Amino acid sequence: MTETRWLDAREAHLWQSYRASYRELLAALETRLTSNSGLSGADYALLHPLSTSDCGVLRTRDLGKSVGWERSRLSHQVSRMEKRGLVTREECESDARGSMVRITELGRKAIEAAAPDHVEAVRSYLLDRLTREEQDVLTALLDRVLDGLPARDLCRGDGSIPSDC
Amino acid sequence: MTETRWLDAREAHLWQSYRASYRELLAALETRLTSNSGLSGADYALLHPLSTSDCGVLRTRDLGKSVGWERSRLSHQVSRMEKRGLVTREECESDARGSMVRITELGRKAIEAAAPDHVEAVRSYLLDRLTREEQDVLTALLDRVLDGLPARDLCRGDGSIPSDC
DNA sequence: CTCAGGTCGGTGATATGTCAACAGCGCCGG
DNA sequence: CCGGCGCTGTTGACATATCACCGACCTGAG
Repeated sequence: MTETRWLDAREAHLWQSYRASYRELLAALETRLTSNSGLSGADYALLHPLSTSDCGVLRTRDLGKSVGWERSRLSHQVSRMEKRGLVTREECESDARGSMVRITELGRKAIEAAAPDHVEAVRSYLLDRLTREEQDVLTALLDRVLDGLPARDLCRGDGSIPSDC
Repeated sequence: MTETRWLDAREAHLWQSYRASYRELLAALETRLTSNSGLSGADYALLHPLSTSDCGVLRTRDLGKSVGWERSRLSHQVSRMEKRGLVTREECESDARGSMVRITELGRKAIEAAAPDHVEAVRSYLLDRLTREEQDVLTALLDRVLDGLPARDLCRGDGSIPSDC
């Protein structure tokens, strides 16, 4: 047991900025998305991979992987969206344990209406604030942090389906 | 109205990494903190500024500024912590509208027990993954993003009280 | 075959966050 | 002095997230 090495001002600043920038960015995006389209960030997060998949259908497990959520959270969210007519559930033919989630016409219209402004918001709040080189640096640093984290129960996104925008 | 400029693979990667790294980092820290000390991240976030303030007391408004939370969330969280004996509420002498939050002995012991490992976790998951120069680059980039975001209702932390560690 | 152990998805209870509304108080112009 | 307006904090209803658990199913060893 050695003495604890507390964070100095420089280190605390990084930690503080990391959390504040994420919190504020997400809050700004969520506010804008909801007021423009009536979709929550969670709605959008699920509708996006669905809308870009082959027939607008994904197995629940794969949908979960693409957004990095726990299964129960995903199930609850799908139930709420089902109630609002954005998606429907179907049985999985190849594996009777599984279930499929299909985007409805209403859901497709909703995300197609919401997407342009949402992408524009991500650009103006994040991408446009950085040069191309800075974007690449930031990506590399964040990926390095991500790689060092312990894996959780759920499956981390495998990158096969970009999970937003 | 021009054509929407969708995100290309490089841009989507940044956006994806930004959210995934934050989500996974916070999840890892929260799990470790809770299993080691029984404190949630929210508990810790409030106990820290309290424990480092003059007499273990802060006005609710200032506590809110230091963590960047909305007033109602703060009030609910304080109520829960009060119920568990981590803090107490007091009246504010200088302004009868206000209220003060004071850390109890139990609360102080709890955060003092939790802090060393939590700081170590932040180091091993975030700081130690980057060189000193990379840390400074990351801080600068995140701060630039933060500065470009629209201000919200609540007060953004003014930096006078580092909000964690 | 058959059973053990893992996977998959869903459920209800609980914890937490958000929203709208309110009450009490300070500040300041008239 | 007082009346409007903004600030402060709380509350209850609601939305969302998490947790423990279950039931159904798949898979493979024996």
